[in-house]
Amino acid sequence: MEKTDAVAALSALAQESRLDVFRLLVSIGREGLPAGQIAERLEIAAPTLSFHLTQLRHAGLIQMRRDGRSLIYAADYDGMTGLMEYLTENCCNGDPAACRIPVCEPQSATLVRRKPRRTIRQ
Amino acid sequence: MEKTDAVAALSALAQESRLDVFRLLVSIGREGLPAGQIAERLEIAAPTLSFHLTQLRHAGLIQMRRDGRSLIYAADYDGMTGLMEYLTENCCNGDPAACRIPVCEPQSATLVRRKPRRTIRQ
DNA sequence: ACTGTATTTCTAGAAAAATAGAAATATGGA
DNA sequence: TCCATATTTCTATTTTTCTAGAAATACAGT
Repeated sequence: MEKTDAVAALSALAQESRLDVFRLLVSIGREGLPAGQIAERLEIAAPTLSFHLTQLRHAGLIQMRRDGRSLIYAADYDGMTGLMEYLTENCCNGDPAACRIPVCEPQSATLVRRKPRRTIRQ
Repeated sequence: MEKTDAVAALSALAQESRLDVFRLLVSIGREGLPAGQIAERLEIAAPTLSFHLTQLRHAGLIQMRRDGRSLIYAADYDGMTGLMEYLTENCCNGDPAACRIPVCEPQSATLVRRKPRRTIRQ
């Protein structure tokens, strides 16, 4: 991930309505929700929501697909992951134990070390 | 973490200079760096850097301590973790396998499920 | 083709944030 | 105490972002 992409993603999330939208979609999963339902649930005016959805989409944090008259929005988990990785890159000079960051653990996921795989580096 | 705290943290990171500062400090580790060295390395005017450091500090992403005439800044890994957790809360209706997010992998750390003997499929 | 619904784009005014110069504050050393 | 260094606070200007009304577009059903 490039720096400008990370700034775009963070800017997109750094706004109350958009953070609400993103977290709603993250919790919903890949099936997503039509714009109208998002607007209704979060009580955001349609043009305002559309503006925010565009920001999130351009930032690579949500995806859009059409279903009839509705546009369905869903979280982009890959984009989310890319952002997390960018923020924690070279964490503690490469010692993950020093800054262990557990994420996405509703029950039992945890950050652990795995056998090093060969990385293409330059 | 409250929503306003998350927005504050994301706003703090959603700016090129501050993102540079934060990632520099994340890579440096807990010993941190004096403001002057950060300014020098990233080529940011002192008042501007001071403004940005204050933002990051109020957002709970970095910590400050004094050492003689210098003010030393270091990443706040707990604050960082809190933000990650907030963003991934209730991820995919509690199914981490659906949105596995690897973080903090300078070489080889990855997010995995700890006891995946019983996989909850749906 | 016409109608209604879903959503976006256009627009402009209001609010918030970034920048850097000048001045102020805090510390350590002579 | 006086000076130099490190950093911050004050200030004003410029730039960016948020918001929602009005108009436009896309689609499905009749």
